[in-house]
Amino acid sequence: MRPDLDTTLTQKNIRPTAMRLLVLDYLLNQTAAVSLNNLETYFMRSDRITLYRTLKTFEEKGLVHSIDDGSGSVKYALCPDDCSTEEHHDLHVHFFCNQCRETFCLPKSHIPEIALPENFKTEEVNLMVKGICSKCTR
Amino acid sequence: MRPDLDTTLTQKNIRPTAMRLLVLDYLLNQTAAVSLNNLETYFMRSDRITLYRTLKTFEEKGLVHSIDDGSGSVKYALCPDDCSTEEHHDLHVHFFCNQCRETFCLPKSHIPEIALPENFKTEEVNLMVKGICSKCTR
DNA sequence: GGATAACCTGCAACTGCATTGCATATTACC
DNA sequence: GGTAATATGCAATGCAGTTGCAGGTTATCC
Repeated sequence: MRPDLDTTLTQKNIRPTAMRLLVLDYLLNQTAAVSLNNLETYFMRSDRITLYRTLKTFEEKGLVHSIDDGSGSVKYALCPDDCSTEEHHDLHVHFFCNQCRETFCLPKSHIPEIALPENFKTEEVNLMVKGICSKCTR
Repeated sequence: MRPDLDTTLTQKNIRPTAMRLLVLDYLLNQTAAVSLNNLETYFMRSDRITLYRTLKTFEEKGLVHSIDDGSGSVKYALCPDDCSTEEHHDLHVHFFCNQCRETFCLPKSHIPEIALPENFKTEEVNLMVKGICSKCTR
């Protein structure tokens, strides 16, 4: 069904410790991006700092990317497979639901060129759409 | 040259106190969006909290809008004239320079429709472009 | 023009999230 | 199995944003 967790980590040069496997498993089961607080709530028996560093490690190694959705806490979501360590300028769109306050990575919809003033160079584009998600619409 | 500061404030239902006139004057002279820290540094003799509340008041009354550029501190910039109190969903693009770490409001370039999954409703769109600004390019 | 009410300012203190130092435990490797 | 590298957990800190309250200032009404 899902790729071997252990392999997923080692392929990204991340030591597959118990904690990390648990976190990865959790991430794989989420439809929305998760915050440190989400993790903390879920893994009550574990330490906040460890979870924090786990996410940081995952991010460094290109397994997850961080999303600043303006909610005050950074969210993390698994990267698509083509994400490398060096480059993961997220060109995909993120959606923040104003009601349930969850954040979703939207399937890569191409962001068109933005017309910039003279001599401005684009390195990265973050597109954050806010509104009501499908769950909350009903 | 520039519209009367006093009038600008009263038109927005903001009491023109000395502090607010100073802050407004400062804002009018900026090309980049300003953070609370910027203000604090500039108005050394004044209180951080008052500056904070001045910005908040300006924002509430629709004189400035806040920009979360991902730098960790919120920036503020004067709204275009057509900004009303109730609605200022900034549909214009913001640019963050990765070098000088300044944030600019870009002239209203139209953001195209974003294709959302079924039953997702857009209420607001934030487009943050990051790169190198014209000053830093040279 | 003076009294009162509304509002603004400044100090102190608090919150929440992110982050770092250090000692201990765990894992990888020879 | 022993040693070095890495991960974990606890404590503590930093920083931006925020709130309560007392005192000062401004507007308003008579």
